[in-house]
Amino acid sequence: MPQVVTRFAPSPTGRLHIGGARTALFNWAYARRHGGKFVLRIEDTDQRRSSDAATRGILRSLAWLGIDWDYGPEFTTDDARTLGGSQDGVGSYYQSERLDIYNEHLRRLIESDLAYPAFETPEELEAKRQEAIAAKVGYRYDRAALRIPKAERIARMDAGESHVVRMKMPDEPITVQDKVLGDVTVGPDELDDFIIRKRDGFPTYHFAVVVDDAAMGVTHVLRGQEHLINTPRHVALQRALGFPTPTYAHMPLIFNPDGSKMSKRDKDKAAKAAVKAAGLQAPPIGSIDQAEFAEWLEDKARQLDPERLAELAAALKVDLPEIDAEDFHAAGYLADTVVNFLALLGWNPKTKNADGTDLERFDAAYLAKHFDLSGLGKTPSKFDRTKLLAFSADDLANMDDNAFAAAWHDWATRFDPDLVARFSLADMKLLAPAVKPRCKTLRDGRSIVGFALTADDAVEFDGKAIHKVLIKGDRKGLETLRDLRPTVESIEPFTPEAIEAAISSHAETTGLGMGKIAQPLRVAVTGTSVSPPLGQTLAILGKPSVLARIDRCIEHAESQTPEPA
RNA sequence: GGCCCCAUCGUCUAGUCUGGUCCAGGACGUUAGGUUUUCAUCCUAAAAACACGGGUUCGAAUCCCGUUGGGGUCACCA
Repeated sequence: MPQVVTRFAPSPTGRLHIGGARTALFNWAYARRHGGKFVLRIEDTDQRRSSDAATRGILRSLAWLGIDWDYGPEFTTDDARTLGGSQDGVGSYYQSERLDIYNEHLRRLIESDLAYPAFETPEELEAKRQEAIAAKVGYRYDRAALRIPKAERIARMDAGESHVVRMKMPDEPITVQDKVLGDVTVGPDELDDFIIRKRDGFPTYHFAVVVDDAAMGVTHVLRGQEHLINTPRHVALQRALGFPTPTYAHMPLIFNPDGSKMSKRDKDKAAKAAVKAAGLQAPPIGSIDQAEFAEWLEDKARQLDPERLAELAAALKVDLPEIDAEDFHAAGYLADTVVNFLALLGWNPKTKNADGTDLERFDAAYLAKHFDLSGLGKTPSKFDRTKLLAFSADDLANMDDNAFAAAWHDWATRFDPDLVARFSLADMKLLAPAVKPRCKTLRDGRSIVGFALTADDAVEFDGKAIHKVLIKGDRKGLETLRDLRPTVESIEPFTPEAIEAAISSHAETTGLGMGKIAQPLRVAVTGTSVSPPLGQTLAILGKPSVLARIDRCIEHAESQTPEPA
């Protein structure tokens, strides 16, 4: 029994898409489950669209999710672990550095007449394609190049004439044995002689993937269902080259809630809609010029780079949908939460908890131990952000205070530096009990402690809250607040516990309910009727700040008329 | 359009292979109560699905056929 080897093979043309992250996760889990190896290979055969920056971003996203690779590009994680790098004798894990290998196999195929050079220009082919469309028939390459004698074809190719290389497809149906979908048979009429080496000398995806999977000993291929139609081509190529066919499992796709395919373009789509809704004609940010802006707005396929898109969204005050792994990181989700939720899209552990409910909360370690092909479903799933949010809130609530504070601090260091400037890790530990149960993501933490980010003399008093809590009923609330001030001033030390104790004893002596005491104080220090428990709220501000806010509020409330404006 | 894939609560799904224990279970969301100094949490309960039509069978969510619906794919992208 050969060792299990799986791989994830992203093309470095953008960031790690959430669907790609799931593919990587499942391949990783399958290898780990079976004690095999997980390979990361960079499919950079599209010279025009690939970039090193994209590669680095993808590696970073994978590492964030906790997906580590045994072989592949070398990468040092934020916590200084080194991944990949091991060459294992198979050469580079960048396809652009493996051209000699592809060419060697290509030559073999051409000489044994299983592939052949073809000399039509892209324009000629496009014209034929349009003819086919006009005649409402499916387009297939007409094998015109095969009418040129073999020796002549090869001579022209060797003489340097511009050409592509095509695979000569066998004239028989090909059956793919898929672990999820069962046997899928495609007739010979459906598969034409596809290109396996481009005019620029680079192999196409189909060829490179087959050669590399064989060279790297890949035994199992888990990929999205959009690849299903490619598989017969790959099988044909494997047969021609004398390679074994790995086990295939095609996974269901992930959709948006509206049923459309979750796509990289969705963020641009949302931003364009927001621009149009706002009726903007000119770009609201400086980094994009008028002409580019207009062009982007008009062309549905046009995309802005992630940074400027984020800038634009901020200027428009809209949230863009999270699509890339990086988006979920920035939105304040824990990697474990994303992994858990992602795994449930298309896979199910089919296991019950002790209380009879279905098991659905688990981590990457669970996957590494239990992931199996039989748990993969066939139906596409819609990405439900509400449920993800519920998972996130739950995971955050289940952390202990110190772990929460550490995660929050780490996150803010990268995504919200202002917050770190105001609160140290120690502050965050103090805030944790107040913030943790109130936020669904780490990003939510900011709004919960928002009252502490405002200067004492800049607190905005919510008119409705002021009226309801302080003015209404003969200004009783305002009196309560005045009575309370000396009590607050006398609290020592100014800790959450001491503050709670002082307030509740004040409530007892005055005979007023806690509600009548707490709300005026809350409005006075935060400006609104909503905040974490008072002890924590006041302790974080500190006594001088609290007293200053009470005084300012009393002054403000005195100037208000009994009826709301 | 050709070819291919899919079809259980609003959503993610268990159950389908090995028909009966399923007038279909869980989770998120929703609704109604309750706990709580506000908010959030938390607790309890409820509503909510086998796409449709044939067939096979004593019996079908489960097997077969068709219809409808959804999706994928038809690049010198991956």
